[in-house]
Amino acid sequence: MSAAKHDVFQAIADPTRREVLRLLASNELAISEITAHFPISRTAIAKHLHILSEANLVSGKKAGREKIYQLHPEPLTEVKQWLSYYEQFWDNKLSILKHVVENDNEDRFKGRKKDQE
Amino acid sequence: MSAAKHDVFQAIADPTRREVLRLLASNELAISEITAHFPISRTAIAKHLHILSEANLVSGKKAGREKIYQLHPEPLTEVKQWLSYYEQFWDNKLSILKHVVENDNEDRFKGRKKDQE
DNA sequence: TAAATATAAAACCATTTGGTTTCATTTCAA
DNA sequence: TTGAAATGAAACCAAATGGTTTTATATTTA
Repeated sequence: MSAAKHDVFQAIADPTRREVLRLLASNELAISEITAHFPISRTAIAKHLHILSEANLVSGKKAGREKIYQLHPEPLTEVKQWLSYYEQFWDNKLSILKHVVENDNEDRFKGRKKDQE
Repeated sequence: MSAAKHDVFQAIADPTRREVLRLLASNELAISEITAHFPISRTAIAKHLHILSEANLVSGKKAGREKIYQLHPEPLTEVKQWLSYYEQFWDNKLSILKHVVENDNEDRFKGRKKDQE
């Protein structure tokens, strides 16, 4: 499974691809149906779908002459996890505590110390 | 201010840039100090910092002959918000409830004509 | 069966990306 | 004060990106 050529961070970097994901969140759709929502060619959309598919964010099944694409949001958890590290910085209320408890309070208080051994 | 040329999704798409952010999460660092952690040139790192800076994820202040870069994680909230839409799909336990409460229960039930459960 | 629909695949293209090397400038330190 | 350190800036490069157009193939449908 899991084609690794395109990772999820790269897949969601493009705004068109993010819109495609949003469309598929409501409904599975054929390539042409997706294309109808954008000002670019069907071929371009097909390429975006291919990239999303390599990141395992969508999959396509053939149905007659159509190819129906479906959302698979699971790989987004990787982004969520990555992001969770930074939550300590913006939710100062409880996340600092959480961070301190989970890790060590050390790196919250050391300034810039020149060398990072 | 806020240069909009590079958005945050694009900024975090590159793994080197994600590592740079992680380094800066512990400490502010000069360009050379950052470079020491990577196999690529100082110039390449400087370009990555420029892109991160355009996304307002870092800022640099001159200190003598050094330029010290600092993390500004706030723009990551945009990613978090984008992602929150998809939480309804993976955490079915409480996120559906959360989604319903925060937004309206409307969009839970509107679109999905065909599939999905 | 013939025309229309839906997609696939390939060739092509301009721009962006992620690097490099080289040279200039500023600042620190011996 | 002279050299090393840190950065900036520019020129260059190969590969990837995000598009296009063209051609071919399979599937409906009139």
